[in-house]
Amino acid sequence: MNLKELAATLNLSQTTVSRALNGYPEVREETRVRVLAAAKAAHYAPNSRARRLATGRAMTIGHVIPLTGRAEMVNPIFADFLIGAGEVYAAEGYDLLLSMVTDGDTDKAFRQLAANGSVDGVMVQAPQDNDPRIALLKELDLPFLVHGRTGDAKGYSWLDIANIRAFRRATDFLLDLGHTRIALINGQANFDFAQRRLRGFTDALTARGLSPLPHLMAHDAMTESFGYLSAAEMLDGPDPPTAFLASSVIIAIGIRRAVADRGLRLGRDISVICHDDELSYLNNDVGGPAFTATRSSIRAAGRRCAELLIDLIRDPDQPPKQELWDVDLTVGQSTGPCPAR
Amino acid sequence: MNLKELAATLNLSQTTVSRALNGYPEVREETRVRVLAAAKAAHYAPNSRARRLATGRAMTIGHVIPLTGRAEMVNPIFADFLIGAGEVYAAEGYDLLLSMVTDGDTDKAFRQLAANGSVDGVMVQAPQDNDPRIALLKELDLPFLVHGRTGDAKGYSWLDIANIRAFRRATDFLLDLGHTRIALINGQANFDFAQRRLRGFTDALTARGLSPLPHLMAHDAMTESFGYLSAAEMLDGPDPPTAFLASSVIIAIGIRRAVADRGLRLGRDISVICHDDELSYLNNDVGGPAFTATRSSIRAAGRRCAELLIDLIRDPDQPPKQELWDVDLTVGQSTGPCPAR
DNA sequence: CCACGGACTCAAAGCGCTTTGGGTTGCTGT
DNA sequence: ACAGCAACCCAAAGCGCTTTGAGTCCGTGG
Repeated sequence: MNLKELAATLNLSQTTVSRALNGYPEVREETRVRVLAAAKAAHYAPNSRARRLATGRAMTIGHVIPLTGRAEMVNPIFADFLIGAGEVYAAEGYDLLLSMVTDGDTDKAFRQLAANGSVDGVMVQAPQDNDPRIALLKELDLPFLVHGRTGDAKGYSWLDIANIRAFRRATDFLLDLGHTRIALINGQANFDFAQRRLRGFTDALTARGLSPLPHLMAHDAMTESFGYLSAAEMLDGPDPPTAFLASSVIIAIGIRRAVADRGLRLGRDISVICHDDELSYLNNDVGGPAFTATRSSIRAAGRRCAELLIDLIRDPDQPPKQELWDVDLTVGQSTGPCPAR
Repeated sequence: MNLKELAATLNLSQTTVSRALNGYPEVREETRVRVLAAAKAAHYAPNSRARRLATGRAMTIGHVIPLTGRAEMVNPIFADFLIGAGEVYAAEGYDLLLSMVTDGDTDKAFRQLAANGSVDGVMVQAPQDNDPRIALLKELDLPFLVHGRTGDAKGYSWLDIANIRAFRRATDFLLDLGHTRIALINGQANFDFAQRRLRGFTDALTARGLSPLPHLMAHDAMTESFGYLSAAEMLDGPDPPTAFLASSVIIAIGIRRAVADRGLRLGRDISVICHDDELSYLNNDVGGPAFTATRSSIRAAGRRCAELLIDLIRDPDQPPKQELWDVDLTVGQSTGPCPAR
């Protein structure tokens, strides 16, 4: 059933039927009701391919996921973000086009999306320092929104959390408990968020006349095994830490395993603070928060990013939108005073 | 730059240019080379909206994710599957349309997708018993592939793992170690995979003259906290288990936390076997597998499902394809003989 | 020398919508 | 009674591709 047939059964022109369906004013209310009823009865739905061609809008937003063999490993985070964004897209009538590309083809993928007009805008996640995607998307003149930020953070729209402040606070919290040998188990070093978190960590230490210990810092994709291995190595090495700062709950889970393996007790022998993205299947709140954590819902971020992007698509000529979210520190059971030696 | 303009600059007709670009035989090699060069120079890419309208194919595959407030919680699993499938889609030139729908609107979403022709086929994940989606998709005549299966498993295409066999083997393994009070912490009861796993568990017990203990069974969304809470309750209750069987690594992580909280040692005081989907950020193999586990890569399943679905789309009239994957049991450090009392 | 088939190429007809640029009606005010 | 104006409705022109059906040209066999 297409528009032509529907119009024929109604003895109306395609124009009128189209207008009735799309809520244009120049059609009598009575006619509109009749059209809507007929459309419903016939299970008519406008062909989206034709509609897109005619309107020139794709009504689709692209997410490009590079398959680096490492970065997609943070997929629980990527997934929660995606779900948040997807909720909003659905509500606003946008489709979500997910494109997996092997690393290095990211450029090509964006160029392709822009050239063949299959999306109206794209979401950029996890920017690295001076991420080339930003310059490229500006050049392609494709609306985009960055979750995170990089470089001078000017001239484009983004939403980010206050990573420096969050990690500074978390570090201060540990310092106040008397810890001085604090380990930082962070995300991959080239990601902007990891750099900011490192900075917050360092700032806090420096302010107390301490400096970060190189053997107590690690950077890598935020998997459980990375957390486990780094913690194990640090705990077994010389000058072991009494506290850990982790960039993700997943890392913290690995740390917890290493701690338990050694017969140590979390919150008593070893303290851990992590950043908690509030992943739905890793709820940190059951029976009181397990981990002391800086927290910020990645899903809520996804929702807000989607809103901002859609707004940008609807009115591309507005100045860049930028939003910085503050982060809570929730005290859980994984931290305690530095044990006396 | 569109086809018309490109044709004009080449002094050729649109037909010829289109044919040259799409590899049809009726164009001279010399001409084809000339066209390809010009297209490249002009950064020409055919408008996908127009192409889709003209060909009648969407070159898009749909994944519909119901937002039940619970089911999407298994999103780490969903995400790995998605990435696997997405790799194949990309390689085969298909787009991936991700549609989040609030629960109860799943029907509407599928009908919509079918009616407006925005996808050529859909992937169905995590079927429940007699899942209504299957009947609906048959009715809509939309090619689909089910990851998992349900009902009589006839008349449609699916790929599944041998859940019954896997869980029977895992249970036998624990029984052989002398465990008799074995707890099962499973996924939501209405999912087919959970039912099969329960059956494998029960079968193994029954074969040895035992029967499952109601207070040692739990069903729910497979989150860390669910694992933690159920294990905690069972361990603190009367007749505590000496071993756990968990439907997911994520659950097992929760169990491990409960075990550690009580000062017990995994593999010595308490044994745990879980099903491991080989999630990339929860690698179970670092330093020898942490958990004894039945394992099967969900990402590989995603890849294979995508292949099957694309094949089905290309030739919709073939008989249903069905594939059953066997599952390995890897022995790790989380199991040991039942401690004497 | 002519008919014929293969090798190329083209104009034009869709694909199913939206949107432009008019027409008709039927009232109103003068 | 007539211009003027809403209020409706329509035919037709795109949107940018693919594909059909129809040439044109050239070399070959009869």
